[in-house]
Amino acid sequence: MSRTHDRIALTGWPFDLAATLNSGQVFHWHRLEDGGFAGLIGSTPVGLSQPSPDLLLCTRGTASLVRHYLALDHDLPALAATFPADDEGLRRAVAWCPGLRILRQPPWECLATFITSSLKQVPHIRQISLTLRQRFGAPVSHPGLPDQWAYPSPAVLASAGENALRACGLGYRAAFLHRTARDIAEGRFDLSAVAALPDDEARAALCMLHGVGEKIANCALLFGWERAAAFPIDVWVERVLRCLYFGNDPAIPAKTLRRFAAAHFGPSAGYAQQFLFHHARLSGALNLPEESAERSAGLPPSAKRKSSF
DNA sequence: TTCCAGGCCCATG
DNA sequence: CATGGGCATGGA
Repeated sequence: MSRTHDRIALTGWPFDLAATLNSGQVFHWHRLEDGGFAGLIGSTPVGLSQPSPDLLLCTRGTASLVRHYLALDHDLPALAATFPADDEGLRRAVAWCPGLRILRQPPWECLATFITSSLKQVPHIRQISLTLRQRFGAPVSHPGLPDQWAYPSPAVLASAGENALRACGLGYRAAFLHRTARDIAEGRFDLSAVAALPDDEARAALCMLHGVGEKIANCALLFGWERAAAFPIDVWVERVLRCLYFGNDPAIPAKTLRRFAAAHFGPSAGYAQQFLFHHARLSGALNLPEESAERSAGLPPSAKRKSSF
């Protein structure tokens, strides 16, 4: 029996599936032995691969669902044109991996995952997310691909109890996630109302949740609510900003960085942030000035690595 | 062993 | 308003 897979032809601005799924915005995609990926979009099982730069193959799932999730409709040339023209550091970060895309994730799983992300490294976030899904999420049959579990709803996490969450390796984040899940499940916080709010009000609303500060709210807004202007500043982005625009001066207060970012990067600042974050984290550009060439030979997403801001 | 990680809460000046 | 300590866990 010959099964036909949906195919998506990629034209114009590059798209890099692996870089996008491994850029610290989503944490549940499995890399398969053949180089493809398996995961869920919401509770729908999806298999994806990119056999060549200009072709995306949906080994499971439909092209329309995948197009939307991967945000293939984002007009990257137009978007990049809104970046500050004289910003050489940003230009290099974009050139290093232009195929990065900011996904459209389901809001709850995005928000919840980032609540569990604080002061954790990406591999830890992946592990915590997987354990939460396995223990509390609905299993999704996925013939021929690894087992998957949907992200557990607020109601399920609320009734699971804080201790059960803590047992997933959450540490002090267990109380944050549990309290937020309860606030939503018991109607004290209306998650569905956030979409209608302007950016500032949406951010303020999310920050009322326990365990959600400005950084995590911005991640949720950018990755889950399609707010392209949201600009999360984590330790990496803070280093990049300090390095590129403030002469690496450690005395510059965080507030100055935040205000600079809001004024400098424009309406798609979140995209700029993602290019800067990805480049900083994986290119080795922020590593020691000397001997950085040796160590950064590890994981160039596309093939070209030049790096160094 | 020490340090750090896609931070946040809360108590002080 | 801004700053500092504390917080759980695990990997480098």
